[in-house]
Amino acid sequence: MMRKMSSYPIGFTAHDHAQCVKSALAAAQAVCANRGVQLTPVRLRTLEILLEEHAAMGAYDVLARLNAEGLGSKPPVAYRALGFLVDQGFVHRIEQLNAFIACAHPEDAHSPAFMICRSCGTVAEAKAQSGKFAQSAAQTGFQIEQTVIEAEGLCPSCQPQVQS
Amino acid sequence: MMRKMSSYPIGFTAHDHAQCVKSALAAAQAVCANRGVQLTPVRLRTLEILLEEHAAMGAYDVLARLNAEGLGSKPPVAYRALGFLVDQGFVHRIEQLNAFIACAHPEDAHSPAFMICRSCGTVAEAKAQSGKFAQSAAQTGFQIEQTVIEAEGLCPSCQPQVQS
DNA sequence: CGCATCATGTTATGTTATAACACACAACGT
DNA sequence: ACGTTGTGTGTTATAACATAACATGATGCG
Ligand SMILES: [Zn+2]
Ligand SMILES: [Zn+2]
Ligand SMILES: [Zn+2]
Ligand SMILES: [Zn+2]
Repeated sequence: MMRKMSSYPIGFTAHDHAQCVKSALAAAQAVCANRGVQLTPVRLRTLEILLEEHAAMGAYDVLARLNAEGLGSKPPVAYRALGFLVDQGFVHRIEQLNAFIACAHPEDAHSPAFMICRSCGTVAEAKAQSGKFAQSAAQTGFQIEQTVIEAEGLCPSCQPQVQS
Repeated sequence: MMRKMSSYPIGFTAHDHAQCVKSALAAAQAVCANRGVQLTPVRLRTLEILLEEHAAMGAYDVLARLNAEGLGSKPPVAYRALGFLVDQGFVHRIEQLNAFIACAHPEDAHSPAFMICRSCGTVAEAKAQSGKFAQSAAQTGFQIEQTVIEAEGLCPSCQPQVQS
């Protein structure tokens, strides 16, 4: 995971970062309380790291941060925390990058879709709308449980500028 | 990749397998000639293996087969051949499985969409139709170059039967 | 021939992910 | 208090996936 994993935009637009981290954490706390699952220190801190970074991070990148803070140094620690957060829907896994990113729309359940800039590494999350694919799957009798939708390309700021 | 990677259906329906392998190989030969690229023995055999298997295979599974036939024993051999075939569009990579599968629609260029049965491991390929996601991406100014669409779920034969 | 291009062979290593077992601790019924 | 169960953590070890880098051979061309 030697990418420049340190961007900021949610989507491709700026925003109040401190606020967005804080509210996402609060939301997660509430949801966990509701569901009767534990948002333990490692899990909480893992989520916080992903929210602060606001970019796709490899499991071992997360682990390095946890380790620096004395919260665990072995792969299973990171993978367990990430697995929990993914199960709860606070974090999504990005298959193309073997990486994880905090959910940008934690307010409601959804299946995510991502746009991944191959130049700057920025990842934007959209909610996936059910489309033709779901219909054709239903037609063939396939029962969809989970979908992965990831587009790779160039974000607005990384596209070659046209001459005026 | 310790799945039971030895299925048959293209999509979820039976078909004349020998014929489908033969025609796909012929098509690939023709395309390569057209493009002035070489379908070398390793590449050809790799494609043939994937076509025969007609299922998602890990790179090391393919490598094992190549090795058994004296066509190469080291990972780069398999990854290069697979890389070539993916570049040419004869094979697709399935991100969720870290696996490869021969294209089921080699006649024309397309971006694929997959349905992956979590019970039997069968993978069906559909052509991805451009949908709402592409539109919303265009709206935000993101320039899509490649898309990954993979659905996980239960294929028709693996769904629990309803009582009559 | 000298040189560039493409493909292959090989070594070594890097990166991602999980199995399996040991331990701590809280909740619960007896 | 005691054993039991469930859940989370700590740790070892290893599995599974992937590529960098360099050497060798074959082909085509000026
Ligand atoms: Zn989300
Ligand atoms: Zn960009
Ligand atoms: Zn295809
Ligand atoms: Zn099935």
